Amino acid sequence: MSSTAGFCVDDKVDPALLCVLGPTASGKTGLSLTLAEKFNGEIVVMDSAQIYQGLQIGSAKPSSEEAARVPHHLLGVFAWSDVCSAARWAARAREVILDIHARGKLPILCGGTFLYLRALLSGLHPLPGDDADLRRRLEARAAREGVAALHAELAQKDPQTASRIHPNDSQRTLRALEILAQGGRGREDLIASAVPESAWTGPVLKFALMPGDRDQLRARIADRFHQMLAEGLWEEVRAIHADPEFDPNLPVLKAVGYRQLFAALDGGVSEAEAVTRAIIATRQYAKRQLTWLRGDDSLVWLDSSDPAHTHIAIDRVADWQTHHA
RNA sequence: GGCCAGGUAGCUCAGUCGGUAGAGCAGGGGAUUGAAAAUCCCCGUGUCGGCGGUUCGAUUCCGUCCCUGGCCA
Repeated sequence: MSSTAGFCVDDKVDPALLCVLGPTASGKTGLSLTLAEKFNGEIVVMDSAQIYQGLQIGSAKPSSEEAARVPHHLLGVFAWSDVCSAARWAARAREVILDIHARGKLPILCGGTFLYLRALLSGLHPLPGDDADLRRRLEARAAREGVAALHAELAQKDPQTASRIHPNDSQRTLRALEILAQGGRGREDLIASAVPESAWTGPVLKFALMPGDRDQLRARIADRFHQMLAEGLWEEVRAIHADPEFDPNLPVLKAVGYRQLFAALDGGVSEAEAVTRAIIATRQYAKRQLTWLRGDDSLVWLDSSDPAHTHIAIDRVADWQTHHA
């Protein structure tokens, strides 16, 4: 998708960007490392859990050995309470990518948070940012009065936006009210009256990994989770749960796997049951990721269950580099 | 071997005073603009255990057989 923002005065073209995408447990880390070593690249983490501190095992961060093979950026850079966002990540990623390029290296984006990708590549409309105080107050109201009451209020003040948000969708209802409270203009109104900022203008090659079919993905998800348990996931989860900074409402701490295991520590669910639920939640997450990917017709799909996929990817990158150079 | 309780959707179950059935979970599809590993929307035909009987009509009543669990021998 090229920039069609017609009034772009800045004719400076962004650098070439390689992306390694795919659902969870599809083999992104391995391929990104190989490509980085082969093409003198550096990796930019595009994963909404891996960008936070800790969560080493359960978020499947690259190990310290893997991270030592190739420079990684935005890995574990946010404190749990320092909540990141698509906009924040995209701004940081853009800086990092420009810097990698300036040093003569190839930037390689790796991860499965596709909202972040969209924010970086398509840009975001200028909207009021998040406001922690405001959000806290709205959440308190939602807990007291119910989401329906807040949606009804939104329908009163900003019917255009309310019509696009389902009354059960607490998160988007609150966000719409948050936007409205900061300047009085509605979300849809603001979006309609401006163009997205900072859409990516350089060449992009996107690989999407998928290990064979859905059954194989499911098997890999279960295997990997048991591998994580063998590596000490329970110890990690207990340590996080016991951390003075622990707060189950922090976005990162709702991450798939962790949330389900915390439930066992809080009681009411056996450890075995928590593990089962964690694996199920991971499958469901992978399904949502695949929905994002299916909507992108610019992907180069690779079957990561085929040992040849690495070579196919390498050839493809080499080809891409000669064409856009 | 006897008695009791069950055998209904992939799983756990509800239900039909006789007119061929529906929830939760799982699974599938979709949305996704400063929380996104989040949040939300849509999707339910399955020999109602087998075979007989009664009946216009049986998954529902009756008989019998099979299977599972419990109790008694």
